[in-house]
Amino acid sequence: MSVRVRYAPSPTGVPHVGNIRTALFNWLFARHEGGAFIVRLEDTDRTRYVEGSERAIFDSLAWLGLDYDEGPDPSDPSRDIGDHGPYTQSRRVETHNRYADQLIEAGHAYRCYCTPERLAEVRKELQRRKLPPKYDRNCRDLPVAERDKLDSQALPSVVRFKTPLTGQTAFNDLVRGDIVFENDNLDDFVLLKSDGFPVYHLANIVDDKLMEITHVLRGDEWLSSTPRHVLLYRALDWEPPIFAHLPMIMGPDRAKLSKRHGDTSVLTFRDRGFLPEALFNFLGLLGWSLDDHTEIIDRETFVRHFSLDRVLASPAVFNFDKLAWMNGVYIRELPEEELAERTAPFLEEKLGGSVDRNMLQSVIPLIRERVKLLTETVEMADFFFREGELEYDTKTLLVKKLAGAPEVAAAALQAVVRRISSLEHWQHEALEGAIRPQAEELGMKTGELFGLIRVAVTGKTAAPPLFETMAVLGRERSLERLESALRRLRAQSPA
RNA sequence: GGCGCAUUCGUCUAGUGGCCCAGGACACCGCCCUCUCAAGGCGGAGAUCACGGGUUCGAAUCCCGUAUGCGCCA
Repeated sequence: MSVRVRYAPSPTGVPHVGNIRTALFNWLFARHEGGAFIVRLEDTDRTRYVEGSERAIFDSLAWLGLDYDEGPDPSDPSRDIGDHGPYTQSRRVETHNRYADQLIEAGHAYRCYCTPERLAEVRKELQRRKLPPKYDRNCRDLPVAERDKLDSQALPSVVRFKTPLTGQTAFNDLVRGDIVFENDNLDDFVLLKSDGFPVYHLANIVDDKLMEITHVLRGDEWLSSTPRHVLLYRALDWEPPIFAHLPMIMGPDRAKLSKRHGDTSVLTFRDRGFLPEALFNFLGLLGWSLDDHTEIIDRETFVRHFSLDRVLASPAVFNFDKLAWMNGVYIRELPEEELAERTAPFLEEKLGGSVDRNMLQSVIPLIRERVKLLTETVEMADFFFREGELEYDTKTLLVKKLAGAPEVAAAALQAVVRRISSLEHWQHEALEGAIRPQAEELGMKTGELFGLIRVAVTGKTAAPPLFETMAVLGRERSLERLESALRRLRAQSPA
């Protein structure tokens, strides 16, 4: 039988990286096995619904290139792709109800008429006695007459599962091995809420079964719920799928990654200038490894080698520094045209208006090994795209020994301007050939002179290589900026 | 409170009884390269494999217990 796995997010917000890692592993497993990757929206908890979440889920998956074979159609989520739909759980409520009824008829579930007040009291009492807060099974064995009476009154009720009082529930987890739970520790959990909506446990297993899911790969936080699911499968006479609980991703404080650790949503990583291939690579190595030394792995290699038996059981802390490093690696590996294409939107957003593509193309080779994030190109290269006077503190022109000697700096700059303005070819070799000897003639260190020119031309003390920069910037704008620096220096010089 | 899972450098990890007094990567430090900043190269520091008992000729690797962390149950 061919593998069918699913990613089943709830539309309760924008997916964060921990959550999408689960999608990634499901996708990798499906692609490696030549199986199907299915997306199902688990939206039956109306109280936690966040408007726009579906869009964010589709966008996150698409950005990372996690294409799915079946699921809601992203261009119109009211439609489905695939023949096991609907893939939106709220549209399957009737089905869930049908199975709840079936469980009642088979004696595996019962209606519970306990009021929220009564439940709260029971819980309080148990907690007071330091006992686990479990439902006391008050409605489990109601006398027939009483039950009939309650049934006929159309009172608010929930449907509960009749959990076996004794015995054990065991299952095998591909990541953790055999796991055993005492049934005694489970309570009669709710299957259907009073509003008729199913609870996660019911909806999840019914949908997994009907969608013919073969492997359930999900976060470790679901491990404790798994015995309930196994019990449900058995009650319905179904074979449970194969389970694999993936290690969780934590923040630096070793708590499950969440909003508390800053904005960790996938789309924020995109907006902060991370490359999807870098995030993909990084996430793929959180809880899985190829071997003892390979760090940079492209998606084809991941697909070819991914396997569940190399998935770790212990949780992993999300290491931002390493992700940033990896992003830099991917930026450097990208073809220049591609990098320019991906960088442009960031520059355009910050600078307002469109950037000259030819200029950008020439700038890319100068900055590509200096940035780790696409957003850094703005800080690093904005001066290439700005017209008119640059903004910088005049004091920064006076590097090293020039400090306090604007007249010396002015004289040096003047000499440089004179020398290069007559240059026939405005190219970096020619510029260097003209300026480098100038330092010696002026009795300056090259670093001092170059630093002075750098600030004049770029407005920054740290920038791409000087002569290449000037070459790309062009004769006119370079000289313009040198003149501007000269004016500044003269204004500061003693009369 | 109960139950479950986890525990190798700060972090991600390799390791499935001898190749390991533990290998790689990020971060950190030093040197080289160098017009700044990077990138790159070389080198360094960093893990008594949570702890305590076993099993074994031999354990990071198997077993038991303890501790700690995390998760679930409301």
